[in-house]
Amino acid sequence: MYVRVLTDVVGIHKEFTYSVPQRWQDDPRLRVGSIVRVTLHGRRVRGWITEVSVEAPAGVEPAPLAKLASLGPAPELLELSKWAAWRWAGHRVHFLRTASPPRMVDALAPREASRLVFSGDFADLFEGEGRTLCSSPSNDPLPVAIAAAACGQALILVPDQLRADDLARRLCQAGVWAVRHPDRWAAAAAGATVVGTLSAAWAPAPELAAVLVIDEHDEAFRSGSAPTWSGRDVVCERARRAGVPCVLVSPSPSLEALRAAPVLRLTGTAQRHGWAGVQVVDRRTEDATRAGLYSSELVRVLRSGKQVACVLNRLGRALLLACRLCGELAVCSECGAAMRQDDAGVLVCRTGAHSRPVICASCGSTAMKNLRVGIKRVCEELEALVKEPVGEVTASGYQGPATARVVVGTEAVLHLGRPFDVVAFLEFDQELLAPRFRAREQAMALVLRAARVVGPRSSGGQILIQTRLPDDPVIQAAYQHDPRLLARAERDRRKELSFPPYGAMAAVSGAAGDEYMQTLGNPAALRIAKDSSGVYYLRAANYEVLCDELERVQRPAGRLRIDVDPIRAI
DNA sequence: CGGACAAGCTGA
DNA sequence: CAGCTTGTCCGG
Repeated sequence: MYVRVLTDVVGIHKEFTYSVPQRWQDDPRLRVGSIVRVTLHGRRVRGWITEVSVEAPAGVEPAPLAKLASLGPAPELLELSKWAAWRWAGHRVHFLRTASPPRMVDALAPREASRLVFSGDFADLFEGEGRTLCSSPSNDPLPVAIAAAACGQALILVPDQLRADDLARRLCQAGVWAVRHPDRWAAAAAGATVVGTLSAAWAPAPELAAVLVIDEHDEAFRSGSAPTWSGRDVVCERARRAGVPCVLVSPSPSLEALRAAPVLRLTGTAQRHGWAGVQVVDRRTEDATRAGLYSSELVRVLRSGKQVACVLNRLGRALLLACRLCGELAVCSECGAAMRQDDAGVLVCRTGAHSRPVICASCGSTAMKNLRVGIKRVCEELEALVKEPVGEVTASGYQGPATARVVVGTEAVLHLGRPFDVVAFLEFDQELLAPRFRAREQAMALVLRAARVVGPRSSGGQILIQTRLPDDPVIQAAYQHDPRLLARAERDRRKELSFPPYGAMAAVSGAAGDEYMQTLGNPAALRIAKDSSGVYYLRAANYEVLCDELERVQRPAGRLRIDVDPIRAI
């Protein structure tokens, strides 16, 4: 007997035929998806069986399988990996690794009965193809997760490990046979409900009955390294193929989610209830301009005795300039990105494409001041203001007393895992003006994280946002607790510019990028642009067109990164 | 991807 | 021309 094997070697797309030694011919692990070890070119490599009982190839006798190692991803996941390889222009091996158990699995785990008593809450979400639920920031995902598990085997994705552990534990307490992915692979393969982060999109689920993504807007669902797949998009496709409902939940659903399914909203009261109080400080006012980073509202909060986290993101090295007279930010009139002064003294926008002399667009003044201040200095200044030690969070970690009442840092302060009463964004405009088409969505995600950290307004949760752009849709949506304000503005802009989800985009970079683009040529269906750092941006009407074009091109040797639906795009 | 082998470069 | 580097090919 012979089997076809895909080797776990990036760069080999070909499958090979191996013979099955007599002792494994009746082994229950001998099936499509199982993990084997084979000899290839004199070395032992891992691989997946893609086909069993195939004909012997003409001529040479194939080598025998070296080992029948473990159960592996089911045939439908092998198929899904082919789709994902097309969709994110990567090798299917990357996906099959994620779909494989972390340790060898000889047999399925024993079944456990569900003791769930289901009250029926949220059952309507899981009708038909599912719904997109617009929730609120500190909404408990448990009731929706229970509704998912009431359908049968559910696949539940959450953005981080902590919440996955917590949700899995509470589902078990509610009587659901729920397991964390990937540590309980064999239980998932036996039909248990799965809770996990993005990699759980590839968990085994032979009896899949419902798919649920909590906080679907979160960037944690995107893989950082190429292929830059999205766990949310993978489970959406998986649900579609399996014909089961897919429910996406978020306090501020992405445009992708709003398009994916009919939208259901909590009642106005229930939705607003989960939000923190949002206070907007307009830094263009004369008072705030003089006070700089420390408006009187901020100082009041700092001295109130509450636990305060101050967020000061300095994205990249770009400076932010404001008019000395009226406080208006130097913003590019062409692309809306922040501008800085170049060596010649001219204002240049962050994309590098546009420039203008140093003149305030609002009052005509030629005096600008630099708004960039380092975290270290802010920490010292805050200590002077509150007259007590202030904790400092940077990429290198936490410094200062562990119990410091006031903490300052980059957005990492929102991941400390410690509660605060107030989150203050000292300088929110850098988020809004980042030269990326998803800047607003990312800024909103920060506000939502802050809202989770401080909890609902009813229990004292408060967010303070210092900005020179108080009318921005992100600020307005947060202030009014109405994500539709942001969605509407973004939808119009993205439609107009054919940005995702109203178009498809990919970024090509790396040393071999030029060669790749030469092979790709200039097809009519693609719009191609190159930015100042040499990254190519390809755009098409949809992913069918874009990914078909990318699939057509043979990858050249050398370093090449293809980022489909890039987050850091212009 | 990574080993094998071939072709190209350098120095005595 | 040995000894080493760099490039190309191909895998059962």
